[in-house]
Amino acid sequence: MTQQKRRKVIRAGTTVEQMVRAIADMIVTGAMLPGEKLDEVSLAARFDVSRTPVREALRELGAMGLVGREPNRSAIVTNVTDTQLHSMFEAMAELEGICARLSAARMTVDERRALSVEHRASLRLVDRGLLEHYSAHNTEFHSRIYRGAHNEHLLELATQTRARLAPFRRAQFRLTGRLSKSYEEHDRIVNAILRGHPEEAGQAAYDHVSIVSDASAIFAAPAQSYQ
Amino acid sequence: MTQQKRRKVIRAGTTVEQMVRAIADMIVTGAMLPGEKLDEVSLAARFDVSRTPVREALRELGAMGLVGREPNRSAIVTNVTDTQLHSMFEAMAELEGICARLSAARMTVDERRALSVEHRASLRLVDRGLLEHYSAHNTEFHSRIYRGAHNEHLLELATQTRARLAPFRRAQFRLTGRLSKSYEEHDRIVNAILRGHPEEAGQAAYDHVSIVSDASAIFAAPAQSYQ
DNA sequence: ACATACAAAACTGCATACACTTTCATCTGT
DNA sequence: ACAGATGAAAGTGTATGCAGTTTTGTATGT
Repeated sequence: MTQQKRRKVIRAGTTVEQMVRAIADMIVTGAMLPGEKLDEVSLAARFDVSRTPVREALRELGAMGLVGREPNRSAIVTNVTDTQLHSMFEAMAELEGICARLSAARMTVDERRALSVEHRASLRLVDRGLLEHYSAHNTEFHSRIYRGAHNEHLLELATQTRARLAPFRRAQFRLTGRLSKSYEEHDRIVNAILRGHPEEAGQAAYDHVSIVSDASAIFAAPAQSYQ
Repeated sequence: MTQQKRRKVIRAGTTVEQMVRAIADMIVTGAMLPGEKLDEVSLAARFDVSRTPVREALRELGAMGLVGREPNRSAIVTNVTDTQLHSMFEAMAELEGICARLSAARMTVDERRALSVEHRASLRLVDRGLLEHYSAHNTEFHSRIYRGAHNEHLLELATQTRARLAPFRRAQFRLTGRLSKSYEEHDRIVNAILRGHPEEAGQAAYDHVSIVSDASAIFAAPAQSYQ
């Protein structure tokens, strides 16, 4: 009977959708760490719903690869092996390369301008060493390139892969000088795109991700909170 | 009370997992066509389970992109627009290209031999015009190349994209001469891989898929059974 | 002190029940 | 006959309860 009044509290999309976003966010932003348990009753309590929608959300997160599930055990924030991490970074590099290449060939004038503006604006963040802000810019920068490829499916694959890598490159910008190096690499990509040089853009983007891969590998936290 | 005896009938993995496989199979093999409804109660009856696991299965299939879902309506076998179809084929071509390139560089001796053997065996299927058998061979052939890249994540992306395209290229081999053309294209890919020429293998695989894309576009069935 | 056995607690998997939404057929007035 | 109203039927969304499994803490023997 009080069954129907609770939800208002959370709402915006559907209940499950909301939870998926919320949980995915916790994982991607590092509020939950790889290996951490996601038990249904706690989550149900946390979001003030029953276990049914929680289970559906977990299943979806499982399909997205953000959480691991096996029968009769709690879902767990995905914790990947070194090999898997490496393969994801390699795939990411390839995907970024493709998107940048296609972006160089296909971006509209407006898209190019927006990319360029955003990129140049980020220089101030680098100079002032604003890690958090630069990180936000960085996400948007890469998204622009995925979208610029004008290919829905590639956008989906790139976004998905990026989300799955997020937990493992959290600290990348803390490496000394990584911020300004990142800016220089972006610069190379942007220039190639603006000049309409697909191959060069693709190569620059590929290299950029490969470097991030190396930078992140150091931080790839060994599995933790197993219990 | 009879609650616990039913499942035995279906079992093998978990109930939901089984259903996901079964439904995905129906979609991929064309037993269910794009646009067709998947209503929860019928599926529940069909698999002799309650709606709860059915809903979880549908949620997972939704995340996989095989079915579309929106609030308060039945799930529907995904039916994509021409633009989306095109973007998926383009992405597929890029992915195949990457996998073939990496395969040329990384396949073990055994993998190369197996690929070569399988490929040559398929010539007989072509000569005899065995569409169904060649189709099965074709799937295996491409899987070998995905696996040969020695990159788990790329394997996953390629497999996933391939599954989502499956409903739309059902009839590809019925085009006159497509069977032997396919064989020739495979031949080019295999030769490049065996000789260890990454760029050539990548290009050959890319071209192969692009051609399939053209061949399939003709058959991309306009949405049907909307009710 | 340590390993093993076992029982209670905690949790997952699924079925069922009910509220809410959409759909569809029938009725009504024109 | 036809457009709009209306209510039953069908279907989705979520809460709850029970069965079965895993985990955990404790007691027991070595």
